[in-house]
Amino acid sequence: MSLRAVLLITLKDEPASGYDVLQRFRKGLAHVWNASHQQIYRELERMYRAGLVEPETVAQAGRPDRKVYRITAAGEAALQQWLETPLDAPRVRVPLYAKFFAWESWPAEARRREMARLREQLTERLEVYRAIEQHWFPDPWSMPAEKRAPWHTLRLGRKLTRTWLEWIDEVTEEEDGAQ
Amino acid sequence: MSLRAVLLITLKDEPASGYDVLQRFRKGLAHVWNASHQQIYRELERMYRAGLVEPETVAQAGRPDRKVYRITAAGEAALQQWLETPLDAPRVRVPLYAKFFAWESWPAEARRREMARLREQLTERLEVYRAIEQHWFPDPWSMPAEKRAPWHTLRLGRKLTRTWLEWIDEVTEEEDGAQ
DNA sequence: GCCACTTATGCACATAGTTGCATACGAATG
DNA sequence: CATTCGTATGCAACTATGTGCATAAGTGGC
Repeated sequence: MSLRAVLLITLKDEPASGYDVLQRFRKGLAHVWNASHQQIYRELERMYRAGLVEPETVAQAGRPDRKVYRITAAGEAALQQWLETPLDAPRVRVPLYAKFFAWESWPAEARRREMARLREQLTERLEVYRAIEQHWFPDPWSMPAEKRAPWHTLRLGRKLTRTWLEWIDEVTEEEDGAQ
Repeated sequence: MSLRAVLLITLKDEPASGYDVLQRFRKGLAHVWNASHQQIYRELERMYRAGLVEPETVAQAGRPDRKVYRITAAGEAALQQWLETPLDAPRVRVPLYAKFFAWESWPAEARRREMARLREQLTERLEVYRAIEQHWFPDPWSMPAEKRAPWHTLRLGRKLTRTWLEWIDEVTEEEDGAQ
């Protein structure tokens, strides 16, 4: 249901094709959701069959036609329903933790590679967040509360990523120091 | 593959039945992984068919028989392979963030309920972590590095949960203050 | 004596997500 | 002129996870 809800929210904001949604996931919603193009097209088709969205085919010169989806009244109702239902706390599933439980079988070299790579990926992620923030929320406190709201998600994303990075450095120092 | 790897790790440590694994997930691995009993039994059966584990049926008086699984050489090899392959950074998918993008349609009362509930669940989670820590790692620094390793995962779990709680309080104060 | 809980296993169906493949055209790169 | 990239859509097969139901016996509370 969550992908469906995310699609409803972005289509409510502005009608879009599957391809547009994919771009939004990459550019402004990277810290919220992501899905492959296959998954998006499939879900939009299902939502159409469920009456939640309406497609309009837009012909283009020299390009494939675009199918632009617009949210319906039924779609708005479903979204409202979803917003009002509290979410369950997400189940914890961190494969990396498992490796720490197999410490003795986990070669030190593999561990260092893994931690270094994770460090890089998280640093990159911070960069992406920073770019989104600069583009969409250059001055959040001058925005009205309802426009500012999405910015809070960036703040948490950043905080969590920094917490991970702190931990990586602590673990790396400790275990390297112990050798 | 991750559930499979987690099962291999716990079975390597000590042979166990599906039910035992379920108990381990609840008691000492709550911050690492969790899965329903259905999923665990199914996966163990598949791993048996793949030659990664070997079952031994243990009869019990007045109770259903237990199927105790033991890791095989092929299982150990598969685990080694998994440990040496770096994991991809997990894809970001936070349904709660989506609600912040639908701020205007998200009733203030529903929002307050949601945040309060999340706060409770996270506080409870900290409690679980504390219990695990007290039971398994009462004095981590007196343990040898390879015994201490799993404790790092608890540390990160705690740090991340605290980061969430901080953010909930910040957002709540700000938006309540703005009213 | 009934009800809920714990121990112990599992099947069947449904939803969610990944991976591989396919099509078609324009524009830029070499 | 061949290759790669971007725009734009999708099917098919597979893996992973969730939900509902089923069975069977002992244990403890009211």
